[in-house]
Amino acid sequence: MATPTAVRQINEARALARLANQGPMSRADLARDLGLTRSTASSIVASLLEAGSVLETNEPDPDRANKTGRPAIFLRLNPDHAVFLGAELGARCVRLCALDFRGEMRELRERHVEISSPEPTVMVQMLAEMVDDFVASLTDRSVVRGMNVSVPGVVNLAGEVLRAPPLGWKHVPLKDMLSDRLAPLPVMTLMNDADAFAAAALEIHGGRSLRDAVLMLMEDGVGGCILSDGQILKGSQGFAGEIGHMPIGGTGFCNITGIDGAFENYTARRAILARFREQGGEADRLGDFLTRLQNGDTVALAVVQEWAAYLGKGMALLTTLLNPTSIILGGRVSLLFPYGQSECLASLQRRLLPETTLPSIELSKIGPEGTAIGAALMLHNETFALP
Amino acid sequence: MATPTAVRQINEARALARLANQGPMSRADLARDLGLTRSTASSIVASLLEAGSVLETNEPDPDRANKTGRPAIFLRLNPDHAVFLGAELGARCVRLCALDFRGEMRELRERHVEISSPEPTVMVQMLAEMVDDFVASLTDRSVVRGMNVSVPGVVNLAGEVLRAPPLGWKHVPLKDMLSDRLAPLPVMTLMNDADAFAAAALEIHGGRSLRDAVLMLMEDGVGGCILSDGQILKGSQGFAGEIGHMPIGGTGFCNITGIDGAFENYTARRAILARFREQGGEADRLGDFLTRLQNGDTVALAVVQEWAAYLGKGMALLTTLLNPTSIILGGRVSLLFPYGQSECLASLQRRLLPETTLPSIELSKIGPEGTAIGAALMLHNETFALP
DNA sequence: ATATGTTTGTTTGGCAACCAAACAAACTAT
DNA sequence: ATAGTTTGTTTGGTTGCCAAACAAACATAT
Repeated sequence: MATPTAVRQINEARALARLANQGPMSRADLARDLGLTRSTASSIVASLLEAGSVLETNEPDPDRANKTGRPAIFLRLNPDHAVFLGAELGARCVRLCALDFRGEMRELRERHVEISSPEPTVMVQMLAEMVDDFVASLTDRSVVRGMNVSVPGVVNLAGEVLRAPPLGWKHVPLKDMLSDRLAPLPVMTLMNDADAFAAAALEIHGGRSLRDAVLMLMEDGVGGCILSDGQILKGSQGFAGEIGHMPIGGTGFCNITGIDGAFENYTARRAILARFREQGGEADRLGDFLTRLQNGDTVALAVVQEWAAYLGKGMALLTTLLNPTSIILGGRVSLLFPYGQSECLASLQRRLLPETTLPSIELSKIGPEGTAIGAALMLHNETFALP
Repeated sequence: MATPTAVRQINEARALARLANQGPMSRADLARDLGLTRSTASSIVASLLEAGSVLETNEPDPDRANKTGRPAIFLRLNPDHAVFLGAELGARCVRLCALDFRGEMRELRERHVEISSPEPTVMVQMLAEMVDDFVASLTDRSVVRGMNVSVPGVVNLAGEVLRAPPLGWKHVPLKDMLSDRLAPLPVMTLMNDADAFAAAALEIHGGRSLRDAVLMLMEDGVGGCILSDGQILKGSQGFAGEIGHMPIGGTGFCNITGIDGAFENYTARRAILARFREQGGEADRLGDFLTRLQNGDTVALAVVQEWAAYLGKGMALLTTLLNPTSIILGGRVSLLFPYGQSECLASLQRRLLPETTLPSIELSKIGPEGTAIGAALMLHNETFALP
């Protein structure tokens, strides 16, 4: 609602956000940054100190050369004030990540999945045991704020996995299953793995200043996440951003999802390998293909050129519709990009109006653990957003 | 900032928005709706009455059957408190629309453009004269809040027309030109015609409850507007939503923008007519083509089927990326839709995952004047949005 | 006709949050 | 030592909201 106490809530949130983004600072700094008086800032800081979310430091001002006046008392976030969990349920392994109140990683655990197409109940049990173990290691388990969970597939807003081909799942009410098993620990959001990965990648590639971007997570399939004005595009049911399923014409090099000519049927791992074999090449895994590339295999190079051309076509579609500042490539298949960069850019550019400035195309600097980290980061970022 | 007076600002805005959306109501109604006490509501209403944005009505409660208690004093927006202008600069005519404070249309004026590829200065002068005329007819010209202007082309966030093929314009600093000529009347936003049309169409097709939708404005080219979570997608430079320029493969039936296989090269007016002539048909204008269709011309029917298939392909792309609840078709070419509906839906559906629920496809109920109305509506809606 | 009940709108007193200004504290520079 | 500067606190005043009491304007029952 709109009440005087709401003003205080907002100002406390703004103060916390400043401390999170800009590191330790004094009450007077906060007052200047937030446009409040020092007295008000003091009052707000008093509340935060009492709540335990902020601490006074004894460390002296690092650059207090030529500074007159009374020295400031620096304030910083209390790292132990909260823990945010993020998890990834993948076909090969289950990962659990824990961030502290500052967003620093505290823990990253991983368990391999032995069977293919594991039952949902088995995966829930695996993750739940990892969570139980971690929580048991905490001195105060009440600081755990909750957990976000990602799966490689299509998830609706109600927390149901509609389809997750790598896991062989269809119509699994995963959020409810996890909530029941892990109660009272709240399972906050069930999300697509690409969205989670994007949260981690974006944190590195510009953070909050990056407001319009597209991320592609290229593995067995191609996942996507569209960032528009700083927000992840969800769509009416939560299915937006399924870049891999875009129909871009033709029939594709393989058929992953059942949609003829879907983007991922040209650009995902299986598509590359299928095309390479079709041309007489031999490679069972992406690593094999990469080795051939590095050795200058002409067939492999030709296949990469094709791959890059289709990648550029998809990028042209995204650029036309969304006008992003950057397109960020993640996942193992993105390692092919340096070999096809010029072809990709040419393919992209000839499909755009000359007036359009090209988006910058960047390779994500984060590895496979990014998905679990991103899931946790989204929880962290939410608590520092304005109410 | 976040100050106690900000609370009052927000609550006044909320009260105005309620009165705008739900019509006349009492102070007590407002208090209940906004979650405030009657005393606070009274205080807010007193401010609004003094500002002149709200009036007390003498009209009795329309359905005061079986109602006990003291009768309410109904409040309503003062229609004369403000005027919002919207303009359309088109290749065939210039339109000016004026809305009152309630959003009701007060005036819609139109002047034909005789020359093709008119100079920007000529168009600015035409519009400025129309605005001057209208403002002169007002008893109090200080109520004019400003004007939004739309052009058929690509506009950046700084208010420059980068290209407007129907007008033959490139790199015109139109917003500054208009601001200079019309000062002190503020020219607020320069926008794409599809965005303006979308504002008017959305008002009819669900209003604020429609939060994820795509609008196609199909005329000589195909313009687009993407609504995501209630907001128009702008992109980093304001170029997002250029649906007509999406490269969907192939070479197209004609080449409007210079992009091979762009969506509008299959689906815009010129594409339809070019394809029809290529197949031996004769039609110079869309009206001719429609007549043939109504008479059961088999060539025309076949061409519409092709058109519909490509339309469906574009819709599949949009649905995959954006997951909208509706796709709204506007512009004269959308009149073809009934003849190709089943083909379009089939083309759409076979390119989507079976889990996806199809967006509802609707024909816009608004005519060519929608663009000017929408431009004004966007100004109106902004003033009723929360600060 | 009178009394009772209900709903509206206003008034009064109190609380929370902010600001402005004065003040005390803790330092640097001369 | 003294003056100057910056920090953090205290005090008094304003604004906006709420809770509760009250007055006004009706309908209905007796």
